Amino acid sequence: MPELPEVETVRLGLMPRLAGRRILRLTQRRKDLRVPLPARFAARVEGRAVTTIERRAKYMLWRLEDGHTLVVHLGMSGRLLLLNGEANTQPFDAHDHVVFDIEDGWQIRFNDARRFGLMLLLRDAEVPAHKLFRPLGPEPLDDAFDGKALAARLKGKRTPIKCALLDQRVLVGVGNIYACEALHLAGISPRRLAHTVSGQRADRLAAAIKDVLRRSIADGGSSLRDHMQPDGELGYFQTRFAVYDKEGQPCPGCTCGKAIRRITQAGRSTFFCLARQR
DNA sequence: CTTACGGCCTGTACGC
DNA sequence: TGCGTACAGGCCGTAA
Repeated sequence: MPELPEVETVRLGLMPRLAGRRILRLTQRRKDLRVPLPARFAARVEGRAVTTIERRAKYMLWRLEDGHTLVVHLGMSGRLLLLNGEANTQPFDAHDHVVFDIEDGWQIRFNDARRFGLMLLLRDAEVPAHKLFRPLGPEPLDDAFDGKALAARLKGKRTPIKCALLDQRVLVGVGNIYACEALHLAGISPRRLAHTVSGQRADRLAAAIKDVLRRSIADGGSSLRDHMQPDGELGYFQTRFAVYDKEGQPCPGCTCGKAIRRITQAGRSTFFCLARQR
């Protein structure tokens, strides 16, 4: 489920409850996670304070005071529920796999029906060189990421631009939704070969990627408090998408009057406007 | 080297 | 109502 903006929103929602506080107890409620938890996971985490939470790509990095990093990835269906201890009469869900009891009575539940998410415990210094992190491309919201940087990453790539945007070695954080949205905003066909996106086209696309991600983070931030109140769920908010999941609806901001089309690329749905995107 | 595809899991929506 | 099918916002390993 979560792409960069959702992960960022979860990170921002967790920070006030977690930064500077200790994880008192960690409970694994389900043993057969697709990616098993590290050995002695609970013992290595319990009693440690979280100094801060950072983000790299779609990974959260919970920095612990003892020089270790708890890496959290939400996969497709992962979510973190933030509950107050006193209001915590909520029964556990079958997919509440890992439970963190935090100092001050807060509880975080890692719920992940499809179990595509994962948790790792690494020494801080090991993170960049880890096999999951080493291949990752640039952060799209960094100042250094611009049209030139994007074009350089796309050079020589024979895949459709849509598929290239999903490749975390090209750039990180963009998933199926924001790939569709950014291409629509930039007026670029998802079928165009990646290496032909250069010059001004690459400038437009890089700007569009930043724009859709930033707007979505802003939406998430503004709805954070609403989502924490009722059920503690973090990071799920309504953003209005221009094309994603809008098959058959008229293309917004375009006078073509044509309906949004849906095609399949590399097994994933792509939504776009034939008239606007070339 | 690059690109294409199957597989991992479960839940939900929809057509018959 | 029940059943089958398609699909879901991610990513890895392997094959070609």
